[in-house]
Amino acid sequence: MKQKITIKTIAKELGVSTSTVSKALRDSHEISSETKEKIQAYANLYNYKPNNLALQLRNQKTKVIGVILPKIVHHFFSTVIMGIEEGANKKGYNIMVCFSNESYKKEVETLKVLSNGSVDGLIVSIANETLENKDFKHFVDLVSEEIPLVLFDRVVDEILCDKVVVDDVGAGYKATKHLIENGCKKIALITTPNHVNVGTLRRQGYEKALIEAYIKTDKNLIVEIDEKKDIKSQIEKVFKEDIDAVFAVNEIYAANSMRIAKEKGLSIPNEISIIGFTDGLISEYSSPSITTIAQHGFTMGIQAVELLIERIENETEVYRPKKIVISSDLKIRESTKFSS
Amino acid sequence: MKQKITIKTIAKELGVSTSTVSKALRDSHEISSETKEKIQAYANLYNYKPNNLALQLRNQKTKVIGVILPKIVHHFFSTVIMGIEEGANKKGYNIMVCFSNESYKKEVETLKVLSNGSVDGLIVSIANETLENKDFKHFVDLVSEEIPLVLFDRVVDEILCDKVVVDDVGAGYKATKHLIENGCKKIALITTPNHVNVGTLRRQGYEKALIEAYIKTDKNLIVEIDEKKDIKSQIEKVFKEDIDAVFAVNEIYAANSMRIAKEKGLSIPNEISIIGFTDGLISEYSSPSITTIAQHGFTMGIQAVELLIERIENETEVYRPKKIVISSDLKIRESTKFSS
DNA sequence: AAAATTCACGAAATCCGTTTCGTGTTAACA
DNA sequence: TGTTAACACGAAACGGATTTCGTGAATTTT
Repeated sequence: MKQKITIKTIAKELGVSTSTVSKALRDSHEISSETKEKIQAYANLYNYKPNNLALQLRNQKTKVIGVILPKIVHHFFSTVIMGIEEGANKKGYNIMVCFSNESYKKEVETLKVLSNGSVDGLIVSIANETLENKDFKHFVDLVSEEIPLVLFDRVVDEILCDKVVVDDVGAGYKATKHLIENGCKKIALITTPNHVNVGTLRRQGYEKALIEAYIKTDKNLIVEIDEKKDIKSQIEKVFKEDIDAVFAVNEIYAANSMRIAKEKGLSIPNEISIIGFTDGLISEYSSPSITTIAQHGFTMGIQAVELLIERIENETEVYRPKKIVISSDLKIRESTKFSS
Repeated sequence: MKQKITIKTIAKELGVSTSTVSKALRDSHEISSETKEKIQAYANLYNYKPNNLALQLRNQKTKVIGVILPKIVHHFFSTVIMGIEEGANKKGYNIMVCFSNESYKKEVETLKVLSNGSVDGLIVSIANETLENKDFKHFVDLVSEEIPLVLFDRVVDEILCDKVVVDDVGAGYKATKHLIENGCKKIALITTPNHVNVGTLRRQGYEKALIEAYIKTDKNLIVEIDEKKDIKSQIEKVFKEDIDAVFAVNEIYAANSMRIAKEKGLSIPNEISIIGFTDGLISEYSSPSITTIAQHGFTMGIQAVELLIERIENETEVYRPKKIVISSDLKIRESTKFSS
């Protein structure tokens, strides 16, 4: 990189002190307009830009927000990033994005690197492996260092910090109820293993809706997907049962279910209804298009970053962790019946 | 944020100088093992971490790579980010991600902010609006400041820097040829307006394949989508022509085409073949699944970041811009006939 | 015992910009 | 004319860590 022009260079070149240059560039009243003009002209000519690192060091703030996501090739997380970036930008912050790739080790390392002063605060969605381990020491340490932290979507009670979540129980309930209201009685649930809390919560909503409708929950209709194995064959098993609907806790599971239903020659939504989670492009463009729970990732991102910046900029306040719950909407499309 | 412990604190607390502390922590031979142990123990106890900003300022490098993308809710860009992040991490770099949202103004601003010393180099894919304007001054300035820059996917000749692109002409050719080989003769092209170079290049490939097969190109079969208007209705027009195949330059256009074909009761791929670009989830999970050109976003990301880090770390070399062309593959699925 | 090393550590510069405080000069006022 | 105030600018500290160079004391060598 070319040697950047600094305040020192300007000072030496124009025969003034660095303080004069600094003040002139910040248009201080202490400096005569003559000198100001001279300095500003010179700075302009040589395209002087103050060194950000120096400013950050002096101001003790970076105006950067660290974001750690489990993955990104995923519509929901992409939209959350968009929200975070937009919210951050509006307040003059930039974002530094890292991925844990669902790995505990990478999460710990990334957290360590970013908390070394590179960022003013962090927004994180916890990696699956960490949720399995139940080892949250790295987060707890972060909190005790009083580094502003906001968790979103995948959160745990063990970490005392601000949180932004979707109303997963409510969403699971909404989805299941929609199926029941349209005549479905034998509803399969394609979910994640128990350690992924969001899956568990959605399942609670599912069970609540069933209980309200006096339908017994049937364990044979519930599949916990192990992502290390082939997803489709795991889902296929439940199609051997007598079912008239599928509630999948994410888009991929829903798309796979639909494919299986089609292969079996089942008509959608007449013979079988399918409902997904995460309103992404797959749901929108598949045919029939898939009824889903829209998670409002963009809104979550905005909320998370606003919460974080609030924390960063108002340190004085007494710390009381906030939890924002984003309600999710049912987006009815072609894969479920709809008797209005 | 809690006041972080610094080398100064340790020095004062233990009654030594800051230089001694620094050396002790870096295990210098200059310091007696007694003192070292004492200092290291203290540092450990109070969880001392060197301040990154101070290091960055001193070392004149941030170990951060700036990434500016037009958008992210897009499978191709998501995979590129993954690649960049992985490649960067392997070399001890972090990435700072920003989005231009296809806006010229935002691109200029973001570029300005990031080039203030926050990053060691930049990886960018140019915004559509900038491509329309043909105003690349902000990039040219960057290059003349000798800030390492790698452009990918959407690149222009006006900017002299390293580039990573897909072989768009070849890909367009491959896709079209595949259709022709399987008996299609009246192939519609759903593309972007001319200013988006990738669209233009893919079109060249399309035309080349047609010429080779002695098929006249028919302007009525080519649609340039204006993304500000409704996409579907623009595509619908070409279905009024007599066509037996559609080549769409991205996944969304392909998915829309398929939907229209289905609505018109056309059987895919018997009556009409559809081929897309960008091998994302939509193509994979739609039914029938869509034959596409796989762009290898991950590979592009890796290549781009390796090129950039090479530039950053070997400044001494004479600067000769490199251009890496990534070949793309045809991924044959159900939406096209395939007579092997 | 005198000279030469080695040892263990501290002072100060450096990276770059901001800011407080002080100072010499000039202008205004009594 | 003497005093005060305004003006325009510079010196130095600060933020945090690294590193070169220097120094006093202890140890070794001659």
